[in-house]
Amino acid sequence: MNSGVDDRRASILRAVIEAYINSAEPVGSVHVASLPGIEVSSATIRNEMSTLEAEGYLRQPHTSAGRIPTEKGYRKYVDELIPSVAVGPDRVDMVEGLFNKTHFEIEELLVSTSRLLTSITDCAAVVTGPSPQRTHILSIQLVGLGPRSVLLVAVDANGSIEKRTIDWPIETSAKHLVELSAILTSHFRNREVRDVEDTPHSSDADIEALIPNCMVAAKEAVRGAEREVVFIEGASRVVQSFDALDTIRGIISILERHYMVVSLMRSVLSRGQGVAIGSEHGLSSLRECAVVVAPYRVDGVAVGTVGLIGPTRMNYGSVIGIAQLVSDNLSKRLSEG
Amino acid sequence: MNSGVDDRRASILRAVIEAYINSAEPVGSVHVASLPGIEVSSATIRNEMSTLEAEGYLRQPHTSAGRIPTEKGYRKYVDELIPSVAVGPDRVDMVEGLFNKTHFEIEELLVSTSRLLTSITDCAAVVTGPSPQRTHILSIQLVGLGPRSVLLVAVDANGSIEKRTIDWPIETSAKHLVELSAILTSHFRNREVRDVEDTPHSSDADIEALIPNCMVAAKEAVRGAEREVVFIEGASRVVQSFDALDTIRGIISILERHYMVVSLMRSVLSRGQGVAIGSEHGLSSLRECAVVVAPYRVDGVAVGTVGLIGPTRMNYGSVIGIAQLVSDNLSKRLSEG
DNA sequence: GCTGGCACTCTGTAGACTGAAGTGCTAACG
DNA sequence: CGTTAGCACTTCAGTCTACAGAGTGCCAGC
Repeated sequence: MNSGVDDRRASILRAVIEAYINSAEPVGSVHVASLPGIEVSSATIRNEMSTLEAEGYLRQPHTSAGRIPTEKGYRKYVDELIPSVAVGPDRVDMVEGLFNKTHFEIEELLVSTSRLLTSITDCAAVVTGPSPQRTHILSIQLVGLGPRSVLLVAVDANGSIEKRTIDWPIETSAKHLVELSAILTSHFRNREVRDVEDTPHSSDADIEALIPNCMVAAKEAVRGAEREVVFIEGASRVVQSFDALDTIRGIISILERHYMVVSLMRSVLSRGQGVAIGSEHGLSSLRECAVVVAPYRVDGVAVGTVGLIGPTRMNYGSVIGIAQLVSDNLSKRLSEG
Repeated sequence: MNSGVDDRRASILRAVIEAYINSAEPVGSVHVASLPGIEVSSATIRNEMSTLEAEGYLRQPHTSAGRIPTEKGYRKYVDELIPSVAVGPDRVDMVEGLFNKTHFEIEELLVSTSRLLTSITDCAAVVTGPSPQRTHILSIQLVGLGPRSVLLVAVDANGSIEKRTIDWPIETSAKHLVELSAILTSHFRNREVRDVEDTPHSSDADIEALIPNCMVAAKEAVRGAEREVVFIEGASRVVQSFDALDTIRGIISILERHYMVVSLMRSVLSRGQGVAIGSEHGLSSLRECAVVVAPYRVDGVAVGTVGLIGPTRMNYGSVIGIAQLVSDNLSKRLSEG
C-alpha cells in the first residue's frame, strides 16, 4: 500500500474527470501526461488508467478511445477528490446581490432564486417552498364573491395563502361573513393544521347553520396548503448538455412533472446525501444526470430544498458550492424575517 | 377557369397535406393516386402537383422526393380545405367530463384544462387566466405575521388573490388591523383597480399613521394582480414531433419563458385569427410550429385564451376543434358561476 | 386532356479504404 | 523494480464509390 502510488492514481482519476467535464470527450493518456502536476510519462498513465478501469472508476467507450469516468468514478471524485468546493467570486456576488435586494414576497424570492441558480450553473434549478407541514393557521376570512358564492381565504404562519370557493346556500349579509370569519379564525388559530377535528359553534342560529359548509372548505384549503410548492427553471439549460434525443425527451418529461421532481429531491436528501449521480437516484430518465440538493433551514429546522439537475459530467465543485451558498443565504434571509 | 379542375387541384393539395400530417414523410404522386376519392392517374397528379408547387403550395425537399406542404399550403388548408372541424367523440367526452366535475378553484380548473389539452392533442397547451384588467377589488385584509410584519391580502372580483408583506413600524393590536382592513376595503371596494389614486383617512391618529404604508403595499399588490396568469403544459409532447436538436432546444426555451408565450397568444389573436403557421407569428424559434388560439369569454367579454402549440404538420382539424370546444366549455363554466 | 412509359435525378445505404487517435505490450533503462 | 520509449494493433470517423429505390418530368399515343 504505497500511498504515493495511490495518490498518483487518485490525481490521475481527478485529472481525467476534470478534463472530461471540460471537453465532454474521452481523455487519452497523452493529454493527461501533458497536464501540470503530472510528472510521469503517458505510458505510466496508461498503466494506471488501466488499473483504474479494472477498479471500475473509468471506462472506455471503445478499445482505442480515451477514458471517461464511470458513476463510481464521479462518486469517488465527489466524495474524496473534489478540489475544495470552489465558487467563483463573480457568482458569489450575483447570489449576494439577489439576497441583498429589498423585500420580495417569498414566492417571488424563490422564483428569482431558481432563475439565478439556473443562470449560473448550466443546470436546471429546483427550489421547493418552505414546507407547510408544521405550520399553523393565522387567519381565515370569508369574502362574498357573488350572491351565492363566497371565497374562503386562509393565511398560515409562513405567510402563504390558500383559498376555496364555497357555494353559499342563502344570501348572507357582510356582517354575518365577518362574524363567521372571526369564529373560524379563532377556531383554527394557533393550532397545528392537522389536528383540527372539532367544529366551532355560534349562538346565532343563522350562522350556526353555515358553519359545516365553511368547515369543509377550510379543511380542504388546509389540505391544499400542505401540498409542496416547487419552482423549477432552466429545463432548456440541461438540454444544452445532451445530444441524444431520448435523453432530452426523458429529462423534459420528468422536469415537467413537478411532483416527481419534488419526490426526487426528498429521496436524495433522505438517503443522507446531497449528490446523487446517474442511476443512484433511481429515475431512469435521468440516468445521464446528477442531482445536487441542499436543504435550507428556518430557525434551524430544514423546511425546503435547493436543487440542481445537470449532466453527470457537471462541474461538481462549482455546482455543489453554489447550492450550499444559495441555501445558506436563503436560510439566513428567511430566518431573520 | 374550369372549377372542376380547381376542385381537383384543391383535393390533391388536401390529400398531400393530410398524408403528410399522418406520415411526416414527403408524399409521392403514386401514393396520392391510390387514395380513395382520387380517380386520376399518378401522371396527372404529377402535373397538378407541379402546378401546386409553382403556385407555392407545395415544395420538394429535393428533386426526386415527394412533395411536402409549404406554409402557404397549410394556410390554404386551414382557411379553405379543412374537412369540417372534427373532434372525435371520445375527446369530446373527455372534455365534457372535465367540465362536469365538481367545483375547482379557478386555477385548478385552468391547470386541469391545460393538462387535458396537451394529453389529447400532441401539442403543448397554454391557458391564460382571466385577465384582471377590468376587475375590481372586493376586500383587503391585514393579517399579523409577526411583531413587525403584516401580510396584506387583496381579493378581486375574479376571486384571485394577491398578497404583500409589510414591514410594520410599530407593534399593533389585532383590533387596529381589523379597523385598518375595513378602511382599506371600503376605500378600494368596487372601484376600477387602475384609478385608485387618493388615500383614505381615519380619525384615529395611530391608524392614520399606518395608512401610507398600507397604501403602498396595496397598490403594489394590485399591480401584481394585473400580471397575466398563464399555465403551460406539455413541452414534452411537442418535442416528440421533432428530431432536429436546435428546433427542440428553441421550443423548450420559448415555452420556458412564459411572458413570451403570453405575448405570442396575444399577438396571434390581435392579428384577428386563431391560427398562426410557421413564420406567421414571427418567433423564429417556433418556425417549425403552428399556434392555435381560441379566446374564452366571461359574460360575453373575452378575458383569456386557450392555446395549442404543435408542429406545423399538426392535425389542424382536430386541434382547432378541440381548442374551440374547450374555450366554449370554459366560457360557459366561468359565466355561470 | 389524360395516361403509360421511360430516362433522369437524388437519397440513403453498404462496402472499401485511409488517417488519426489511443491503447496494450514488450524490451530496455536507471 | 518502477518507469519509459517504441511499436503493433484496434477502432472510429470520414471519404469515396457503387447501387437500389423512390419519385419526378416529359413525351408520345390514345
